[in-house]
Amino acid sequence: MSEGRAIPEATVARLAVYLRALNSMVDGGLVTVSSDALAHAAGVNSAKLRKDLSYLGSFGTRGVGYVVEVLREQISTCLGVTEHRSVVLVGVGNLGHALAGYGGFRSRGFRIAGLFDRDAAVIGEAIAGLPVLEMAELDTVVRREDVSIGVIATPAAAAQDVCDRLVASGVTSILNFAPIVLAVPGNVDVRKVDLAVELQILSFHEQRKAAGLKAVL
Amino acid sequence: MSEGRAIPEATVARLAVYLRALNSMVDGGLVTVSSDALAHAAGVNSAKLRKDLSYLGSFGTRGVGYVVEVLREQISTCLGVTEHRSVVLVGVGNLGHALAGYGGFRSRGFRIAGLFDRDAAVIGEAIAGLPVLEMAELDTVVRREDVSIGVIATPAAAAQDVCDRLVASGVTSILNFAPIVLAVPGNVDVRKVDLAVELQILSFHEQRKAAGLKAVL
DNA sequence: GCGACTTTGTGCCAACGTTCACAAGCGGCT
DNA sequence: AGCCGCTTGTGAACGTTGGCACAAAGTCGC
Repeated sequence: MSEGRAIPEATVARLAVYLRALNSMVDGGLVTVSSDALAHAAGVNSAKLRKDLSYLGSFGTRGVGYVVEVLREQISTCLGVTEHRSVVLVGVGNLGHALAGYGGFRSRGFRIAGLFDRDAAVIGEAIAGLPVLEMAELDTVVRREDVSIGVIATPAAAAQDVCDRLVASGVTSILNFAPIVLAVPGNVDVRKVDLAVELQILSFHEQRKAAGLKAVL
Repeated sequence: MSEGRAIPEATVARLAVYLRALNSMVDGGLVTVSSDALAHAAGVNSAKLRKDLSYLGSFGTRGVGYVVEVLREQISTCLGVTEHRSVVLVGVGNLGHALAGYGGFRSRGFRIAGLFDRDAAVIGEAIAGLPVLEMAELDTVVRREDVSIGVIATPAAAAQDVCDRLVASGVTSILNFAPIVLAVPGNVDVRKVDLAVELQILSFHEQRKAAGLKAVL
């Protein structure tokens, strides 16, 4: 039951949510927590939570629950965010600007090692205390700061090119906000966030609700 | 095989991606497309794509493929984005500002019916041509413009309160960017986007890659 | 009109994820 | 010490999702 067991993808996504809840419990001074309480805070079923945690090992005490601090440590280790991990952000338009200023990254284990943009007009400008660098420096920064994660917040047209540069510099994980499907080598992980897609999914459910109303008549 | 068949959640998420690809094909002047080509553009398996489309009906022509325009129309109808759907956005801080200025919403079937914030300092300010309104006007706008979707881009502390107000005004779908789990009635859909969670998932995979390297030694 | 070729639509099965239900284990109370 | 109540950890059933492989159905060339 040690780290040898493979952890399902769905579980990993939830571990991050548990960690968030645990952090606010530490702030609140809570010492122990039951699976039921934590599950409620994370918005999941308690059985699912226990099964998720069981992939990491057995840290709970039957009859009592989990020690918040211990659990937080375990999940942080599993996710690899015990020390700050460095990321680079490419594209400081509307969205990139917001991301650069988002405090949640630092507080949850990430450090922005560099901001980059292609547009000469914004290079040198400081955002949240960080200067925007030109693309030519990307490679240097990635290697010097040992960056493994890149965030793409450019328009769709530039995204694949930026992606290729990131990969060439040694980045092996990419978070993509541009609305296109990126082509990457097999060893590189990509996660995408498409805001319009999220809205369209909600729209679909609205559509269903409306149809359901008619069916009831 | 008509609209009576229930469409899996996973399929709905991909339909939005197909729609995006189809839109750029229309722009490119493409008339027909095979499942293989569209699947490639959307980054999925062609069998999966065909199965997804089969939930909507049989619009393809064997030996030829799909008529781009027809398919686009069908998916749009299914997702309920044939006409522009109205949304309200609450919270015009860093992220809300970026979202308000994001052109992808309008181009993919959404119209921002109103921007709202609690902070008196930003009320009245115009963002992307829209004025920021005070929270007291939320209810009026939602009802007048028949808004069914709300976007929450406030800090975590304010999110639940904003959510309650949205629900009270009649919003039945919420896209939540605040890092907390929202409590809502059963008839309300919530989708959450947590940027730090996305990074933590990538971090986990980086962790695994690093561990894998050691194991190879 | 007919045959060869192409591509769709789908039945089937394997893999994955979720939920239930309960035995095992621990703390506290008497 | 022994019992009781509480909570974990997990085996087993169930539902969902993914992917192969192939029959059905159409086009194109002759």
